[in-house]
Amino acid sequence: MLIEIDFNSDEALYLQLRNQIIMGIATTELKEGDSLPSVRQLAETVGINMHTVNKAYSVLRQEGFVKVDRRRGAVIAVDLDRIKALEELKRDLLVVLARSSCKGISRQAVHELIDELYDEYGSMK
Amino acid sequence: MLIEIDFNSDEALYLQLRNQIIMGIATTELKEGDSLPSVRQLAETVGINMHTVNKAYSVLRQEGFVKVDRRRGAVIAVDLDRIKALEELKRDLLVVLARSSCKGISRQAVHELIDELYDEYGSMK
DNA sequence: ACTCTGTTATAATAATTCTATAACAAAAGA
DNA sequence: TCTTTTGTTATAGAATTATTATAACAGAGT
Repeated sequence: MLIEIDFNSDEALYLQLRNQIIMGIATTELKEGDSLPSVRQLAETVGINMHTVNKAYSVLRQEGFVKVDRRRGAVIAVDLDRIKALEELKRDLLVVLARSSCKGISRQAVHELIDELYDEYGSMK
Repeated sequence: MLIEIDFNSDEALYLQLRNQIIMGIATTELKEGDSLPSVRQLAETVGINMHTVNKAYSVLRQEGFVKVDRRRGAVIAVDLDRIKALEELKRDLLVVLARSSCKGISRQAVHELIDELYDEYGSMK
């Protein structure tokens, strides 16, 4: 899987890594059981420090997207805690919806945009 | 408007302020033309530094939620740049949807949750 | 005159982020 | 067995950001 870092972004490097890997899982480019590159290897290919990659992997483990095995490295293993996931989704959505509401974007427009995104990333279930 | 700060949160203080004020606008608790407390006053009531409040107000101005008048302070004045708002909404939603998708939350469940949120915050247009 | 407003400047502290080296034990492969 | 690779941990430093602390200024209101 291709991972690219934007060094001009205001988003932390380890969060860029995390989000791209989550996108990979969502689009099924990364599947259950797939191994991610080792921390040193990925660090070298994207040109950052090993510990930054390690932090991204640690966050992904903490959030239930991968399990880290000493021999196989970071392996995609999504923990389906529906309740926790729904709570987080609710928190995130509330902020996003409030912002768009202020900007005059209707409820219907949000629904349509969501369908557009699902269609654009057709592999996203 | 009541503003509360969670000092144990991992969210920056000025972002907590910003989000709560945006929520206030979205729920029409804050209306176009309303004045926010002065930076010093709000800083004192919530127990943080003046500059932290000032930063929140600056961000809100930059994002087009308030205009800052030397005499009246920060005044609610939402800039309705639909294109910019839609772009931002799309960026934010993509990350949120990818995460929920990984967790097995269906497209339909997202739609339903959005309607729930709109109903729960009935004053959110 | 006095007070309050946002704004600016400067400084110090704290927390976070990222990098740099180094070492360790466990596992894999030759 | 030897070597390599794995994640992990420790430690340290640099860079950036967040927060606080004082202070001062000009403009506006009373």
